[in-house]
Amino acid sequence: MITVSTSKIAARNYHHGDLRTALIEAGLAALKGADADAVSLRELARTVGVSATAVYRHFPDKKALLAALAAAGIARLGTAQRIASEQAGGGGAGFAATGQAYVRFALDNPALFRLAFTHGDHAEGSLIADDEAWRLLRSYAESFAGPDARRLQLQAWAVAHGLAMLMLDGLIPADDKLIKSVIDQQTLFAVQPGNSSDASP
Amino acid sequence: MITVSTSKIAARNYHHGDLRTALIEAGLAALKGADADAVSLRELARTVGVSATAVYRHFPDKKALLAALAAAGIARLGTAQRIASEQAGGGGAGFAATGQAYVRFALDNPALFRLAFTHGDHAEGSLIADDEAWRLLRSYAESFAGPDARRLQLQAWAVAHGLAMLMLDGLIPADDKLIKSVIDQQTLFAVQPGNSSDASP
DNA sequence: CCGTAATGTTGATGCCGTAAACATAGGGGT
DNA sequence: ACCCCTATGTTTACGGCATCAACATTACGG
Repeated sequence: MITVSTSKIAARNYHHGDLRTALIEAGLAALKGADADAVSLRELARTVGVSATAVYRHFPDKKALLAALAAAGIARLGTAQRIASEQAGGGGAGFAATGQAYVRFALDNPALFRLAFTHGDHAEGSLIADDEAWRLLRSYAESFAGPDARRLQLQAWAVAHGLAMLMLDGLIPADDKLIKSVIDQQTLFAVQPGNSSDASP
Repeated sequence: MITVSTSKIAARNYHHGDLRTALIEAGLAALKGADADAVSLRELARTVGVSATAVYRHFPDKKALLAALAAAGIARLGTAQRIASEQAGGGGAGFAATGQAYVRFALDNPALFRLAFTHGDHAEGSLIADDEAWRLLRSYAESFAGPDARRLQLQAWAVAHGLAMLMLDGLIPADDKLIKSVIDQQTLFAVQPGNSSDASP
């Protein structure tokens, strides 16, 4: 039963050791079973074994804690996408695979996914723009449709994000076959605005 | 300044006249300036001029009130889409127009749009499936890509929904040109799975 | 014309986020 | 080696919230 993970062990008395990390971990755990707004600071403090207001030594307010959780979510999503891309071997298959991984991540981590995106603060960049997944998306888009890269990029993101949201909200059945069917390089990204001669040779 | 809209006028004393409707209207008004979870029953009751617990004579709990607001939102969205479709004259242009109207509605009514979809209860059908917009989407999809209608339908919905969400969350600039570029029949729905010979004749 | 059901009110409970004042302890400067 | 400073936690308190229970008022159907 090792509780503290930093240098000094125990310190079970007054000071916790690494409350900040513990709170984030507790938060991520809580998000597995409840929506973000159903997670309360007091509850988190309780599970960590600390008084309610101790949280404020590490986060100015609840929003800040949630932002930290959101950042962790974005990072995890990026990792999942990179792995999917590598397993698919890059190229068109890799492109589709990252999209599918995006949706699967959302279905596997509903509350975290929602929080990561709904949390609003990010003004086109803070969390996402320098993110792993974003770089992946952009490079794929550029390698396929040179001049129309930005459009393709946005379309791809929108399809994946929309499908994820609609499945999370129960408006489209969360079926893996459906994910593959909707996010499919063959049928989705035909890219025929006039420059590229044909679709798939 | 007509306040009561049912049969009996006034009745300003004990009974309100049509509290249910008044609460929904107040709710919709509140959603213009705040997110759904920032709207409190007590606040609504206050603006309507009634005690906090009076709400419970018309809605079993807060969730139920929010569900009513969500339903109103879905209805408004459907109307906006039908109008857009008619103005565009149907066909491929109409299809794209409904998608664009979807995104614009989201941007014009952020909290309402979010509430309408995030509110979860709808199990593939309750709110949406028999909705105006849904029928429109399906008929368009069928008229374009016969056998692949369902896929096209889901893709179209996902692109529009995803774009709306990403713009609402500030991850993509809420630019009308971008909407038109991303939701565009020419570039998006190439529909080339083998059966339909060419795109637009 | 009256009683019953629909509608609204008051009061209370237990959550929540957060502010203020106080307690403890760990580590750096002398 | 000591001592004070600061980082970290605690207790207490406030106002707001959703919701329950008991009570008040009114509309309307027999």
